[in-house]
Amino acid sequence: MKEQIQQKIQTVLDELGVTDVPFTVEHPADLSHGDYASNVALVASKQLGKNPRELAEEIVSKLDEFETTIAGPGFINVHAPRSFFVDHVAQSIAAGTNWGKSELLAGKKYVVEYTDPNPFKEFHVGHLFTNSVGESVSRLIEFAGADTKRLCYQGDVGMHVAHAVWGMQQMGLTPESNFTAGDLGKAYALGATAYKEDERAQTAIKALNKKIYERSDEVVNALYDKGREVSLAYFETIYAIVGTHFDEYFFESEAGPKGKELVLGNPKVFSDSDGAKVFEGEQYGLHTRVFLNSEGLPTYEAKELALAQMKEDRLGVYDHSIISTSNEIVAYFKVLKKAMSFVYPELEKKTEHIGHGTVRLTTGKMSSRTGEVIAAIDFIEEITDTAQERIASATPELAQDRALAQQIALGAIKYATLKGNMLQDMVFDKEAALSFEGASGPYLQYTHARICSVLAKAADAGIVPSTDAAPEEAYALEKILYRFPEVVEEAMLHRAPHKVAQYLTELAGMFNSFYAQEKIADPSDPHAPYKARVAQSVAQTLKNGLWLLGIEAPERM
RNA sequence: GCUGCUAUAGUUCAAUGGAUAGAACAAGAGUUUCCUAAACUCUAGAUCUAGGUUCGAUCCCUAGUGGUGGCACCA
Repeated sequence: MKEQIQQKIQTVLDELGVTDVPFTVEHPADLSHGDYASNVALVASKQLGKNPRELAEEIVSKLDEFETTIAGPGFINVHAPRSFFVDHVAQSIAAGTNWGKSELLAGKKYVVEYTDPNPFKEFHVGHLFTNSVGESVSRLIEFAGADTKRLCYQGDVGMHVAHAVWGMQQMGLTPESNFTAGDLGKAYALGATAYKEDERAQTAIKALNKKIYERSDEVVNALYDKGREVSLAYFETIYAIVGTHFDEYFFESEAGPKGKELVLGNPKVFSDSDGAKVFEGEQYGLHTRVFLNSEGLPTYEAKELALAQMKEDRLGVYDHSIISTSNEIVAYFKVLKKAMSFVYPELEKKTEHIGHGTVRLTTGKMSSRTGEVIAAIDFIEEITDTAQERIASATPELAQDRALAQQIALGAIKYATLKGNMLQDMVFDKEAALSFEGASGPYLQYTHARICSVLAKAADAGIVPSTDAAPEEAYALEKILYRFPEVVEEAMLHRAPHKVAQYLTELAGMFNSFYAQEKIADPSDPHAPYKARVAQSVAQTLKNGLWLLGIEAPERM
């Protein structure tokens, strides 16, 4: 319909003899203004020397196949015919789980790297945030038809690991002691603090870092290997809970040697400075970064440089690579991309870095160095407890369903992290996450469950959902329902999951108003089959949309 | 000091340069003999400052202010 309007307007403009008019056809903000609106009269009025409203009249007189009105300063509003909405309701049901899918990226291979927790450090709520964003972006891309590979890159060597291993030694941990991921977090905090405050510890930790990298000390190796194993197993339990499945894992320990090789193999790109190998970014308006330190060890920069090639070696040639991280790293990534453009330009062109905001607590920024972090697992458990209490009071027969409580808890957490533009920092307000009311994940889940329930009632009453016998006037709900595929496309193109979250919230709100006004499961109502059909369509839209956010859509709650 | 991002209601967030700046929470007032009240209805409440571009600016440009991140051997 949008294309038809655009074409017709273009034809009219051609007749009027005006060219290069950058007019738009889009949905007006207010539903009462119609379904599509164009600013063509406003944009073209100057060129034609006419009053915008008069010009709008002239254009409208030639758009006779559409129902139009002129409003405001000269907007042309187009009202879609009744059949348009009925058709879309039918389409959404026919498409089912494919409703909203597109072929925009069909045949393309995308690799998406995200989460990237560091072994030996705590997996905290910040990782939960970055995981939610990466997972949702992955799903948006997958929904657009791309062959999508999820990757996780983990820092299993480097100074942070040396901090932790040193701390493990101080705590008397051995490969045989039954330590947990929580102990490792403490060990890291211990080492990191000592490194800052104690010169002798600093020297020891630096030496340890080299030993770990070179694997030259068997006692250290055994302790390190055990710690790494405990840490990675712990991460897996979290991925299982949040619903992420990675296709490939990459480690800094493998990227290190390859990175060093790349740096040494490109002497024109990297220069010597105080015994280190650096990339001088100043000539490109950036800054200098160290790729190999003065001890010849590769830094994160060199490792990340190698990683691009490693991804292709292991997963085959890809069309596009997305790396989603916190925006603390954007300046550094610009330097890296510039260096990449000399080392392997073709890979650089298809690499995209997405920086999102950082999580802060209401008390300030988290720091794993001081141990002031909220472990993701503790946080999920706490919200799950609250969700379970809520279920017990609302739906007592489901009170023992811990899995359901966890789905709701994760819905609350993920919605809270994805509801806004991800460029902004996010204040993690536990109170808000604990509240399942208003615009929230559970609100969307509740609306879905409510529809499932009413549809079951309708079925019992012998109502067979159908798009026949639609009432003459479209429900307000229908005027928003058909836009789902557009929203999904928009969200994918802009890497903006929040557009889906915002849309679903609006849709759920409209459904709940509809539900309050209209009885759906009423066998005496001739429109009941159509209402049930619309409700089904809303449920499908919520389900598909929630999937894009990584949120489950339970049928009862 | 240089630089990136950012600034919308008391709070957390929306708004491809468009129409009366939308929600939610919190505040106040209502709704359950009726399909799940995790819901619905109503009231009150906001674009950091100063210029500029434009028919039209929360959005683009310039300067300032606040917040936050980066700026060599951490990641």
